[in-house]
Amino acid sequence: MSRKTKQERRRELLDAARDAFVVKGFAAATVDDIVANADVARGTFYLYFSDKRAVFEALVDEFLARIEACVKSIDLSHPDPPVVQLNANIRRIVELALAEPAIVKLALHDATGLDPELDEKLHGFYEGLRDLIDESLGQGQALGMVRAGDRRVMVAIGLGGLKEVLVDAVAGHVERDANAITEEIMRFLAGGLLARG
Amino acid sequence: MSRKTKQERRRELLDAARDAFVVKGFAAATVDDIVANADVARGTFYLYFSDKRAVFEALVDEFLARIEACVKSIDLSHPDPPVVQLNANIRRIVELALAEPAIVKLALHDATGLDPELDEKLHGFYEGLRDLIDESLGQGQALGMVRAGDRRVMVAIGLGGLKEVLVDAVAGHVERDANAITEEIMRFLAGGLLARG
Amino acid sequence: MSRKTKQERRRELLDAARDAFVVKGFAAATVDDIVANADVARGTFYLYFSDKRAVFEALVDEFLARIEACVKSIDLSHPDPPVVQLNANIRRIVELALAEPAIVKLALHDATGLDPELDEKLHGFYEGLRDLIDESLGQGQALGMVRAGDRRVMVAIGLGGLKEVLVDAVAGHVERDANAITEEIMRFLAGGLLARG
Amino acid sequence: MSRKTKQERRRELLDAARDAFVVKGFAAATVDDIVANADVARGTFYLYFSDKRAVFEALVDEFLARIEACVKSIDLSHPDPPVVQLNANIRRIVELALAEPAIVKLALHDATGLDPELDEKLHGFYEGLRDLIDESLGQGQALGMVRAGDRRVMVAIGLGGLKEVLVDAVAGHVERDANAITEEIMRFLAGGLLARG
DNA sequence: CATGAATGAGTTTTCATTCAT
DNA sequence: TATGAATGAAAACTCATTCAT
Repeated sequence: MSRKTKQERRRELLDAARDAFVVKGFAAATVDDIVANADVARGTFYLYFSDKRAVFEALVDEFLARIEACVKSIDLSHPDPPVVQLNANIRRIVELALAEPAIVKLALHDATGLDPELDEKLHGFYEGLRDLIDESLGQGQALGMVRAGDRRVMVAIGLGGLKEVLVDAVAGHVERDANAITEEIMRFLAGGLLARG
Repeated sequence: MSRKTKQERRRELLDAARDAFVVKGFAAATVDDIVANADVARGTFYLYFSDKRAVFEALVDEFLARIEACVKSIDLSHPDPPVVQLNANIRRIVELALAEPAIVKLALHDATGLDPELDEKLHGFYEGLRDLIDESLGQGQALGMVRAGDRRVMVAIGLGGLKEVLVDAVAGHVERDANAITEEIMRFLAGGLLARG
Repeated sequence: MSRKTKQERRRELLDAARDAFVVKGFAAATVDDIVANADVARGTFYLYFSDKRAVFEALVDEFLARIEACVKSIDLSHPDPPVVQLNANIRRIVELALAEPAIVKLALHDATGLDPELDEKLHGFYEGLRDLIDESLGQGQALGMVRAGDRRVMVAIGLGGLKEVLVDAVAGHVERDANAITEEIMRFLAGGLLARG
Repeated sequence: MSRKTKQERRRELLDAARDAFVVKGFAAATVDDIVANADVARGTFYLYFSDKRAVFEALVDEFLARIEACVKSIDLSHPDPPVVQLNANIRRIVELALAEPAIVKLALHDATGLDPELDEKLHGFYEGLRDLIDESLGQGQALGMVRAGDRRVMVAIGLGGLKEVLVDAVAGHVERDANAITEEIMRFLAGGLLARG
């Protein structure tokens, strides 16, 4: 029977760490929790990660990469109209969140105030996301597809709204159907909450 | 020179704790940091709070109470029309957030996953807020003032958007003018992001 | 309404301390427990006793004095025969123990290993008691009233037996009638446990 | 050179704790004292015992088990007559006590009032012992080998006397020869202290 | 005399990390 | 590679004692 490869062990440890962090949060989860989940000895952990922060960072990196993969720049020369492309972006993010609930809780909730380096990383990610959306909104405004307004505030509301919906969906506070959620988000973006007078 | 009253001392410790938490985050801040900020001995802390969690909880309690005080139920028999009342609610919250940037960061950002009891408290607070807004939306829908849609999702987007704007405002990512922010939020609620086709 | 005298306050503190020590033992009882029992402020305690050890010492002193008062040297010229005098000594001790159960637990059980000074005191008391009994036994042996044997062992057995009976009586493990207990002790001293062959 | 086994390390810590307790008493001895005696790091202690109370309890458990092993029920069908069997029981206990002076001091002297659980354990042990002796005395009375009397008091005196002799022997107050001590105890049981009139 | 807030030394306890096997 | 016993720095927490009022 063949030994596990390095990659498999690393994967197991990542998953074990993810579970531990989701249950107890980064600060309260111990390396002991992680190795217990992974069913390996304490020392083994340090063969794969330099320290506790490193696993967390690896997990966040992984998640950010997967989110980034969901977001495709709106391309005006694309056969689909921009609204459809936006819709597809949002649906991919919602689907990812519903498929990996643990990691949503982790990266969107728990990841701040741990240590400066990590905060930096998450902050950078959000900043990148904000810039991306900001830019798109600017493009949209130029084309008359997005209404006028303070774009940073518009971005914040949009991003915050999306985050909250995902967290709530994962927590079961709102329904867990990707299409329905995406639809509702689109309606919000298209028309706000209030009825047209 | 008169000794400080218990209330004053408690206030000092609360402020000292808030500063420590803001600088280092809840997990990394130590009771030592707090008492150093407050310029009292280690033991003094424990005369006022049972442990680190307790001060944090007190800070969050205080803040949540102040937010609650900002929100007044929409009253249809009020001389001001509902939209104006909504606007006033939002402005009060935005003003509070801008006045207490440190606590916003703490309560809206750091406060999850620390310990079950605190999570419960925050959860209860948000649940209450969600119910209140949900109900108001229902009323609005019945009166034709709010468009149709899945109210839980609508609430989540609205609440999340608001939270993010506040945190971003506090962090300096968006402009820090209460009126401007309120206006922008109202525009989002009234018409979403996209231009009318 | 007249203030309490120093003596009254001191008495209250002694009683409060006795209760605290009986409930929690010397080490676990805090000065807080004592002043709470006495219903005075923390600082007041130190107006009457130099420290925690001092109250305990005062309590033990008091108790030892009362025990010593129970024990009267056997006097051959006394109208009562020696056995009757012994009986009276024992009954007085048993009565004291039943009247002051708390203090039995304290001085006979809890008082060792606290600090060298206290150990010294108790040790000295026991040594004195042992010497007293040893001497009496020697006298008795010389007069043919006490059988031959290693007096130190005889003393130890007698003293240990008495202590245990008192502790058990106080704890309710044996009956709590002073006369019956005294009788039974006398029978033990007079004839051991085994029936005459 | 091979690492120590868990059992060896545990043994070292038990011995180190015993020494610390004997020197300073349970209350005054610190975990630091224990690990210093054992020459291990502070944390190591907690790999083997949950806290100071736990080591003490383990020490007491061990000793109680060994005492229990000394006591064999009197068997009337045994070739040795009951008195000889009793004598053997007592000698075994005395020998154990002389062999383990440190633990005698701990278990018979220091062990009460530390914490409820331990008190319970000791209480249970003594209760068991008391019941055993009580029963044997009852048997003896039925057979006319033990004189009449309140058995609970008889047990208390006998047990207390034995305890005190052991503690005194260990402390050097009485001679330390197992046979001589056993003899003297037997004489006490057989005939009390007073000479036959 | 009495108060009780404040002190800070002394302990306990945890846990990330190392390293001999 | 893997193990898990050992480490010890870092925190948390307690409580006898002091002292300004």
